[in-house]
Amino acid sequence: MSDTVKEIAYESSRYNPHEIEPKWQKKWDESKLYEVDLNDHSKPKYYFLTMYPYPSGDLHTGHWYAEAPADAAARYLRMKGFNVLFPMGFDAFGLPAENAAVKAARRGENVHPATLTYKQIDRMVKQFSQLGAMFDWSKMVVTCDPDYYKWNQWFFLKMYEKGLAYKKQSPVDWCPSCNTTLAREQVVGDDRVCERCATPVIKKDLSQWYFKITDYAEELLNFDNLDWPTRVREMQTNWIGRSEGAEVNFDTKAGKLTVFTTRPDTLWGATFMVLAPEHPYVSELTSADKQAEVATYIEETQRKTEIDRMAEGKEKTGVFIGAYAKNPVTGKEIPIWIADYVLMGYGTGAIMAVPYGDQRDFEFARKFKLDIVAVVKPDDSVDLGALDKAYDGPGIMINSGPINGQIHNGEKGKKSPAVAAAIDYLEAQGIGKGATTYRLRDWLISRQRYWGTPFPIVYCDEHGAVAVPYEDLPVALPTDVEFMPTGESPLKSHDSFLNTTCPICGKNATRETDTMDTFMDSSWYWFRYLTPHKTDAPLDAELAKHWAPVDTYTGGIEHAILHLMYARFFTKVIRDLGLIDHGEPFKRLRNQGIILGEDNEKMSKSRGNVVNPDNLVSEYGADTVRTYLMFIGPWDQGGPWNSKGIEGPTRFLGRSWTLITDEASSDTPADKPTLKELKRAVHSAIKEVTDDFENFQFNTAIAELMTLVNAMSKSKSKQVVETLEWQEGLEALIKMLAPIAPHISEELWERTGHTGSIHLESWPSYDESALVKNSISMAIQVNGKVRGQIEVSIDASKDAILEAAKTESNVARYLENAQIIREIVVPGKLVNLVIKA
RNA sequence: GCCGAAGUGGCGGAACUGGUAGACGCGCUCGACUCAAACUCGAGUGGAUAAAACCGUGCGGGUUCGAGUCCCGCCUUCGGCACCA
Repeated sequence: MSDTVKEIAYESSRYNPHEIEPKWQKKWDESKLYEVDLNDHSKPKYYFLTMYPYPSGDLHTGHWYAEAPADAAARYLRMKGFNVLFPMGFDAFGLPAENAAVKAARRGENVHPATLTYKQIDRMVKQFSQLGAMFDWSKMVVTCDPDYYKWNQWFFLKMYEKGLAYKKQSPVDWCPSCNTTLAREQVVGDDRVCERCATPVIKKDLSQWYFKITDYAEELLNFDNLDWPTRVREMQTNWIGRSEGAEVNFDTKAGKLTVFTTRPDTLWGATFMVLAPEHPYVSELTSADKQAEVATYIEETQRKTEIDRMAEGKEKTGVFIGAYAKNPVTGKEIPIWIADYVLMGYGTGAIMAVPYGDQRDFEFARKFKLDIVAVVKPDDSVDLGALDKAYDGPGIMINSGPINGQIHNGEKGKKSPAVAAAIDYLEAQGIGKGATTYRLRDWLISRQRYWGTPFPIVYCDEHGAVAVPYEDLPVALPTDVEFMPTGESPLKSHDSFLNTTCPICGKNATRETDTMDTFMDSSWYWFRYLTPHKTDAPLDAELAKHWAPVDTYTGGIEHAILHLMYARFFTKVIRDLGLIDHGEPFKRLRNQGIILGEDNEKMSKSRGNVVNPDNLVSEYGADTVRTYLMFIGPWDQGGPWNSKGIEGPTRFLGRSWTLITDEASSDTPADKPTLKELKRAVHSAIKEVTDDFENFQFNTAIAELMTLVNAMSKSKSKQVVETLEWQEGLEALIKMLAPIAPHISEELWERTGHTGSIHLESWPSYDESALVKNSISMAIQVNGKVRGQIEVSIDASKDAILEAAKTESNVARYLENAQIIREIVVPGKLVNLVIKA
């Protein structure tokens, strides 16, 4: 704060956002106000990242809801003294642009996805400028640019060399509408639909490229030192699905058959085995007389989709394959069955069935009349002979040879003494070992589409899949392609792309025509913002060391598993390639909710409930729209748009404007108590607003600023505005408004006689001593109910407070003919008198 | 079924480590300005009541001088996972 009162040239003009917003956007642009010098180490760095959008060509209210508060938070940090990097770019590969091209092809027109995408990017950059955000566009990243996707290919080759990228044939999820395979993560919901178009997926047996994310399963479960919402951590943890247990080997005539179990302690109760119908041992083990029956069952299973299986409920089906395995601890021969409730993709695709302890095995045993042996005794009151369902609770091991008498305490893995004892026994006997499995599958990255990163792989008759040499990168996506009305990738019919030579032998070879999942692009893009045009490496090690990891990352919850898990995986891979020395990309994560239409439904053209931000800006101005979006409620909750609700922030900015630009009319003297109260209000607001910004509570920050404006309006007079206290209040108010409403605050800053941008000012700090009130109001309770209020000085003694409390007229009524048995004084808050009548 | 989050006025939502429930805003009511309306400004606004007593944070208990907040048992909504061995 300056120590002289500035002359304000009052002029009675109304707040007109349409005049001031374009004016300041232009000035900021010209002065490169938001361009960040990445090599400026004079201030601590802060990397504030918000998820880059797909260039749909139209900035909608959801983008505003995501970006405006993120911008405010980044601006706040800049005023707090950080060198803040707040970049923006475009997730430019993907289906919408390609589908538009295919659609055009059906009409006989030629619309190239690249042309369309870049046009839409131009339009969105312009729309973004309306928002008044401090994006540093000099660092923009566009993922469909060969400069960018070249490095996707580079990373792919590095991973291929390390065995982290591999190709395998297996049943995969296929979206018939998007005409491509999907990663497991992109198949969602009970009805297994495509994440982007909600079409039910089908299974196809295809040879596809994968990233070995499962190698990092254990590390991905570790969220130590990450300030992430529990919800997201929970979702990823569920998805990875860690199970601790043991692998046990059973002897069969086809050789050793390994099963995974979380309950090795119940091995003595394993009375049969079940294999997945696809298990490789099935053909070998099936006896001659069972061949036909087994073949039929396998065929039925294959024909059934997952939805069919679900629709049939959980009624167990299966067939005995005419073979036996030896239970390694009891020595008994137990029958081997196949059933579709055992999945080939999990564990070893084979289970030991313990009908006593597992509900599925129990149902199977009941249906097919198989033995049930009790192995855990819960307590004396349970009749083991009269089971109607499996028992998986705690108890004492029985009928279990060497582990008889061990306690199963109901905990998972080795936390249960019985499980630990069983694993020890298996390992000592050499028949099994402790093991952990994960539900997580490897990331399928092949897509049968055009508009994505080509794989740097060629197929040679002699050498198989061969990596394209690094010096030949990028493998450019050809632009002279014809889109098939069928939706099939044009790469398949593009001769000069398809036909090439083998890098090893020089003979004719063909290129891989699939392209990479676009989640590849977003798995490392934040590094590229640091050096978007670097030609010799994907990232700059020096800059990455200084700027990464990202300090705060914001975006929608819909990426909780997909993008955020892939990005974590990729960061660990890049670390293991030796390019960086950290393994987590985003230190702090905050998710915004979804902004809904006024009818509380998702905004969609078909519902007709879309709120268009361009219209809002032309009606209210960007600052008001920003303020309202932040004021609407907690950011992570989202909620419905309310066209009446925006009136609140509209009036608030209008009142702030008049408070500062209108000459005072009242004549109240600027006496000491008034000024002290004014100062208290200002400093209290600074404290609260600061805390709220730290905690991403934009709604309450704005409420505090409204309170401050109301308080200042009340105390405003010709005399008061002449004081330093008033000026300090005005400056603090404008500064605190700056991150939220950057245009009006810049204008008010100028009009109050300041030079230079408010956005280069530092955040106000508060004085603890200014927060102290002279006197405080205390509630007087009698038996916990408020019966009166007293006003006492801040330093009043406990006795004085009690004296005042008891003589308060309404309180005194209650005290008549009553005995006070307890007196509780909470300083600054209340007095509670406990009486007995 | 397992795991997680949340239930507060007519509405969006506040409430720090248990301490005056409903900040701030919308809406509504009354008033001023205006020929009138809009804007703006001022006053009021949880319910019930003439007023006090009283009733109020999903429901039922409990702990405490005092519970939206802590404990036990439920209900509802939302999200994730699920024939995962």
